Amino acid sequence: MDFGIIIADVDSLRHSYTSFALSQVRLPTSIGATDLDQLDPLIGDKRLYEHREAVFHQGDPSRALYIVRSGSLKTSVADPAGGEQVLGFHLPGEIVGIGGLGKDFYLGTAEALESSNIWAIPHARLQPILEKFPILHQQLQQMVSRWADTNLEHLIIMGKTLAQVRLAMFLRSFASRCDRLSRDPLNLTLPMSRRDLASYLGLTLETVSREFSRMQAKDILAVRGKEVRILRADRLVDLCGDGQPLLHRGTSE
Amino acid sequence: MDFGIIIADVDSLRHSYTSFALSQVRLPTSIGATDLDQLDPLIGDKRLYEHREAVFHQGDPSRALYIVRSGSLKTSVADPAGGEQVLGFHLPGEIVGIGGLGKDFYLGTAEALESSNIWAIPHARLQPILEKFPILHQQLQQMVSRWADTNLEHLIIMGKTLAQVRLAMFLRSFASRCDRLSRDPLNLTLPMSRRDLASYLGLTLETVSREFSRMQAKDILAVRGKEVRILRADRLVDLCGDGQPLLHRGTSE
DNA sequence: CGCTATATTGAAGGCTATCAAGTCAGGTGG
DNA sequence: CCACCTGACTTGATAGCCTTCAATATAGCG
Repeated sequence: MDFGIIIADVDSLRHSYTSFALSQVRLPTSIGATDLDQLDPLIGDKRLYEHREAVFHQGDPSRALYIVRSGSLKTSVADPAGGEQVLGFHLPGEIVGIGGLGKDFYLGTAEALESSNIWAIPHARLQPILEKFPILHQQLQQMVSRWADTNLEHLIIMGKTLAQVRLAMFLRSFASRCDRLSRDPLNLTLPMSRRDLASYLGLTLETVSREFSRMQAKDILAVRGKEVRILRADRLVDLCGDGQPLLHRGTSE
Repeated sequence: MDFGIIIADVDSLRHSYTSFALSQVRLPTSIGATDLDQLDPLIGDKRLYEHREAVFHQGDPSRALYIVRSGSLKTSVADPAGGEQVLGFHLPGEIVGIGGLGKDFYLGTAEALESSNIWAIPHARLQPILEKFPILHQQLQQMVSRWADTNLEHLIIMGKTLAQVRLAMFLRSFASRCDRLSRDPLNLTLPMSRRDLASYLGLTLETVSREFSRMQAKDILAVRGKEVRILRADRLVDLCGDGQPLLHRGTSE
């Protein structure tokens, strides 16, 4: 363990949020493509993780952050009784392991949902590079900030009592993240199992499956396994019950 | 907005966690009494907030952290539809406003649950002081880290399907925090309303009330309004369903 | 081609939300 | 000081939703 988060003057940090609160809960803890080039000297290992292979385990010494380059990950925590709580799903460009930043050990496990290229940023390498390139402070700043946003959104979803609302909010969020990746936000390929999604939403897998079917019966979705097409984005958004749109284009930045 | 979080080498940061994960999810984003003395030059305003008075509002420019010196706060986020999600309750020694650190605006609202003395740490003042006293980096480090722990625990509570389990986990957590404050962990005075607690737990206030009554009927608790006595800590812990004890004394540090 | 894991669908029961009534405590004004 | 009022809490009844258990279907894979 070789570093810690400190506070420093970065006046240039007035970053991009022009709106506030929920409207800026844009999920992915992600960095842009151009930023990735700058990060190149930071990269440690680059390697392919297979389906179900762990990038790090709960309790491992926390030595690096990880960037998803392709594929997807899930993060989760386990309790001694054998229960598992899924904390999030992570798409290309997003960063995992931030929760281990201020700690000696990872609080949870990160595991590949499919064949995924993952780059490691060892903590030891991060620190000297940040001193050379202060602009990266802002990147890290935003990483932490967006990670907090992600967790906040998860909490808000879990606070909803109806299963339908929770699933709708998840799909809206996932579509928004796909849009950021320049994927079609209306033709989703969910990388996670129903079980993982159910855990994330605080429901049982049967309920998740049923809610998919109900939304399909209402012609809001077309569901075939992990392929989900959003037919009526307007009604999906209505189900969420807050005033948030599916896509955030032009709302800030 | 005058500062941001950056990463720097603080090798001495190997701090105290010897166990991992859930066993170290010790809630309060808090600092010790001795640390408070060191923070003295950081303090901006010190003043008394009355019941229901907001320390900061969702959307306000984020200019300071706040330390609870006496009394208690709740933090929450509101959505445009009028819904409110309570994010946490904050006891003396704990710090709120961390979520605004990397942002220009507060993501949520912090409001006093009773007459509370609150100290402000303006961001502008934090930065130069941190440069002078590197030891404080560690404090801030731990603040962010514990704030993350708190959110994680909240998520785990929300992931439970039975109302009884959620309430039991909350009470266990609250008792543990009281113990840290050298309060009797078995004689709790809950500062929040049933409505706020229900929102925090993702339930309705009626359900919370009923679960209190059920636990009282089972002689696990003695409940009289906001005064809650834990009669059978063993059975309360059993209800939680994970292997975590009520108190964490001696598990680390 | 079967095996296994995953997903869907069904039926039943339990749990929670909702609506409603009643209780209680605190605060205000008479 | 008391009556009233208001908000918070408790308790009850009902309906609806979700979980659970179970069976079936489907897909991936050797």
